[in-house]
Order: sequence, then structure tokens, then C-alpha cells
Amino acid sequence: MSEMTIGKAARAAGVGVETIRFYERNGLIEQPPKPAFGGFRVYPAETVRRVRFIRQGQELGFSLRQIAELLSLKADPATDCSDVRRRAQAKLEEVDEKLARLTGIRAALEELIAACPGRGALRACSIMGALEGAEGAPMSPRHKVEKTR
Amino acid sequence: MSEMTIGKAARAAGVGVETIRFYERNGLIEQPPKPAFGGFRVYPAETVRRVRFIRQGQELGFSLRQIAELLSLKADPATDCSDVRRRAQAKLEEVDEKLARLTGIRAALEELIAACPGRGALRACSIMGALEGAEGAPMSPRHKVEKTR
DNA sequence: CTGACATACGTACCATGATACGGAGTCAAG
DNA sequence: CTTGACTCCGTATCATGGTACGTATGTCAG
Ligand SMILES: [Zn+2]
Ligand SMILES: [Zn+2]
Ligand SMILES: [Zn+2]
Ligand SMILES: [Zn+2]
Repeated sequence: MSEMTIGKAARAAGVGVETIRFYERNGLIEQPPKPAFGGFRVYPAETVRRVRFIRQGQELGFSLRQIAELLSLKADPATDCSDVRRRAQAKLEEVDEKLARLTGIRAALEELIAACPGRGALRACSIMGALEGAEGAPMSPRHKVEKTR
Repeated sequence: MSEMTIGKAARAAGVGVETIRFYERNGLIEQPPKPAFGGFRVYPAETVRRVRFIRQGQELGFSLRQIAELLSLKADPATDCSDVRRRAQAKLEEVDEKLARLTGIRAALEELIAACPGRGALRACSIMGALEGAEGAPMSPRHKVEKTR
């Protein structure tokens, strides 16, 4: 089990070989030393666990950079649960901001679609109107396209 | 008003000069011809309108590529309202998919945070546990971390 | 007429998360 | 002992939406 080459480690972790190398280059995974008398690098089972950790982190919305931080927290015996929790909280707030932005977009789109005649010349299209920045266009006045920037 | 150099056009549209050039390179804006006998390119008011169109499109979640399509629809007299509407519909569905993904992440994070003791050793941390891929970890069984991929 | 800006243009770089390629070395099966 | 698969390594490429830099040239105020 433990005599893994990069290819076997990649398959075990469910990623491509290039992905492992990419993580190595970016400091998420330590590259095992090259055997002194030739041959291929030997990957420990820990590599596979680390890759799985990374993929789990991605599924929770963490970036590779943030996952790298989580990995060093994990390696540090001085880390407290609260350190991890704070990061999860921050991520949750970030997700909530994205949700709010997307929800605004969703509402604007829905409204524009509802106001669009659905056929006929572009002149009457609420969607084109909004894109052209029409101020008094076929949108209700309380609901101009929300500007987030 | 109409004797705009790129800098004035950029200021009028609320973007940087480099942004205008970037849009030109990517076919979103036509680059005005260089005056035959030296001098600076003259930007028409249409450029400013186009840039504003692009920014509005971005605020509705459209990518530059999609905005380029919307711009050619606008230029084509044969375009029907329904052509625009279909794109808005497709975008709405795309937004809904993103919302669903984010909502799943949000729920998972919230659950993990709720289960996290908040202090103490990492061994007991539900969040670390989930990242390590713990199957019987401090998460309720019906709510494993949602895998989208 | 000269200095301070602005423009023109090609190219490089930023972040993000990979994927691909080319050529050399290595290993194992037949 | 050859052949095919795999590894190693650096570099390039992809998509996305820009930003920055360097050098040459143009414009305009004083
Ligand atoms: Zn319409
Ligand atoms: Zn609204
Ligand atoms: Zn915890
Ligand atoms: Zn759940």
C-alpha cells in the first residue's frame, strides 16, 4: 500500500497526476524526496489524505490558499478549535454575501423577463432597455437594476 | 462633446483607459481609426454607451462573451425580443444553479459550525473532521458534505 | 520651445485552478 | 533486451476580467 508512485497516489485520491504536482508546486503537498540512487518518488498514504482534505475544503467553498492555511492549522499542535471555527464563520459570511449578490441578480432578471413582451421589436424589450441603461424604462421605479460595485 | 480621446471616453464611462483597450482587443468595442495625418484616435459617444451596456450586463451576471452576443443582437435589425429573452432566461437558470450550490455549502457550513465545540483540541472539531473526510464524524448522517462534482 | 501629460501599442503580469506538452529517464513484463 | 507505460521537470496553455509597464509619439500650456 505504502509504495505509491505519483500515479497510484493520484488514482487513490481521485485526481489527476498533474493535480498532485500542481498542489506540490503551490505548497499544499510536500513533494517526497527523490530516491538517492535513481528511481521514482515514493508517495506516502498521507498524500492521499491531504488531497482528499483539499477536495473536501473546496466543496465547502474554501480556496486553495485558505485550505493551505487550514492544513497548517491542522499540523500545528497549538491550534485550537476556535481557530478553525473562525475561518468557517468567515467563509459562511462570505457565502452569505455571494448569496445576497446572486439573489439581487436573480430578482432583477426575473423582473426584466416578466416585463419583456417576449416578441416584437427590440425597442420594446425591457431587458435591452435595462442594458442600455434606460432610466425610465419598463422597470418599476423602486427596482432599478441593483448596482453592487 | 464628441471629440473624445480614449481618456475622456473612459472617464465618461466610469472605467479605466486600459479597460477600454481591453474591450477593444476582445471585440466588444470597435477601435476608432487612427487619424491619417497623426494625432489621437477620436472616440464617439457610442463608445461610452457601449461600455455602459457592458457594465450593466455584468451587473446582471452576464460574462463578457455573452455581452458580446447581446451587443450583436442589438446591432442586428432582425433580432426579436424573444432572442434577448431566451438569453435572460438561460442566465436566470444559471443563477439558480449557482444559488443552489451556494445554498448547499451554506447549510453544510452552518451545520459544521453548530457542531463545533468552539474551543479545545482539534480532535473534537466537527469542521476539521469533515475536512478529513470522517465518515462517522460529528455530522448528522443525513447531511454529509454535499458533493457537487 | 520645452516640460508635463496623454496617447499608442505590444507585451507582461495578477489571481484562480487546473490541464497539456515535449523530451529524457526509469521500470517491468514478455 | 526491447517495448510500452509511467515518471520527472520545466514550460505553456486554458478561461475570466482585467491591470501594469515600457517606449515612442503626440498635444498643449506657459
Ligand atoms: Zn424583450
Ligand atoms: Zn426588483
Ligand atoms: Zn471546531
Ligand atoms: Zn445538511
